[in-house]
Amino acid sequence: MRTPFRQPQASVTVDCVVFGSDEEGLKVLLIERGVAPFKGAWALPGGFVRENESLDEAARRELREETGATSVYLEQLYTFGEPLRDPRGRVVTVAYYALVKLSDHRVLQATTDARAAAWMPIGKLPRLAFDHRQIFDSALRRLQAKVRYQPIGFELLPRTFTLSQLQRLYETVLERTLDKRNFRKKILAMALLIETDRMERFVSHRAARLYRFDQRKYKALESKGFNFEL
Amino acid sequence: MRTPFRQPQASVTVDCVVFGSDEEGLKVLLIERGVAPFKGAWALPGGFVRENESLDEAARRELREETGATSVYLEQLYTFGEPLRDPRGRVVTVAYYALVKLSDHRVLQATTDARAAAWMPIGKLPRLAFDHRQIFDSALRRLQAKVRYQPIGFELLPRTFTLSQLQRLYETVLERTLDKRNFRKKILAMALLIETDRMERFVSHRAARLYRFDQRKYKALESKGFNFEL
DNA sequence: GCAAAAGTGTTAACTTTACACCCATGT
DNA sequence: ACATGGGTGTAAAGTTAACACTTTTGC
Repeated sequence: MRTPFRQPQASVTVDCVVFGSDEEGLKVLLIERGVAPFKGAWALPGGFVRENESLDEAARRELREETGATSVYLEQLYTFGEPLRDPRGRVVTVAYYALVKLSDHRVLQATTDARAAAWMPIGKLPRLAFDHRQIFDSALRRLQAKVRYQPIGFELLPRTFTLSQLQRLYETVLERTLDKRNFRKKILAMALLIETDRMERFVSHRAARLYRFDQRKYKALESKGFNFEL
Repeated sequence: MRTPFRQPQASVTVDCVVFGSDEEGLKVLLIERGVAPFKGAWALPGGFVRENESLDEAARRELREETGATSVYLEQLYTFGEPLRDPRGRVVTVAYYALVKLSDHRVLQATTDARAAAWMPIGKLPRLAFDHRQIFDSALRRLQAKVRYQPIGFELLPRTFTLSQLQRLYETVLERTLDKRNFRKKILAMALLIETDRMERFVSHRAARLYRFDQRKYKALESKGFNFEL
């Protein structure tokens, strides 16, 4: 980066808390570090911001490199800058969190380049490098808060999904059970789900209707002041 | 700062959006720049993060230097890092927003050290240096969102205040009118205001009762899952 | 025919909104 | 005595929460 004037300097990194969801619950993508410091420890995917790159661009690039996923929900979370958070020197990290559709199998493929990568259930994470545990905790809190008033849950589901899948996702993220009838009533009342003519298949019980989230309609309503809530 | 390894370097600054409130409405503290770039333009108070200082410490130091205020509400907002946002080189800024009690006159005194400083009504800000307009806009949106579910409005009022003052503050921040009876009912129902035995004075109408916010009680309730809301 | 999850309405409790007049004080 | 803002209650509308049985499918 250009640093043509005398002021203290630091390195700037981005770290991404990448959430995915499958039948087993919420997971986060971790990378096993191949080099010191914290060699062999698990860490959040991330890396240094390059000279001519914005922070968002850096986060998106890291995400693409680590997961192969290109169109994911990505949002800046918080910036961590304790002087001693990295033993190599002063490193300020801008943390992001991302939501990816684990159902897009592309996501997992690219993660096995050289380093080990794994989707870990958020309930039993290993010890993490640097202050990454703290970063993860912030991200989870943010996700739990945001899911209640922004329709970001859909970013974790396949393009079409059943109402029960959607409800289970909310129950997982919010860590509480929801009433089936009330949940359906409320979510359908928003009229933001498009009922497809397709049904679940290969299930050994009554097949559920598949729905799609109506992004266009949401954008339109949102700009008119509509507020998605729970 | 220590930078003992080969990676791109940047300078890191903190910039603070300092809100205050008086009879005229919401104001923000601006500083007139004495040096290039943007010499003579108005800017948010801020400065470089020092070698052994965390981001929060840097923000608090800047705030103290610019306003003299020490115990203010301070929260990290967002980090801005477009490669060209500062013509001097790569400068990543971690933005904070702060709420100060303008009624504590100490606040204004210290602002007149060498540079011009002014509390400007948020409705008619001058053109700002760098990307500070964008930073201000983010801060205002955050304040408007947060004031609805966290009792931060009290940080802008004197220690004791009337219910009408509180209501006016909310009306100013949220940019809409509120019903007097409903507002009082709701805020008193939370039982977070302590009714003092003191009344307003020197007013040419019936004197209003003064209240204090019960910070202790709020902390206690909050940790039990209580949610302050509007 | 049984196990498993899908789908469907009603009622009571609670919350929110709308609304108007008398009271205390200073000039 | 008047102007100014302080202080107070109720009812209707809307929202949330609690709750149980029938349907469809695969095995």
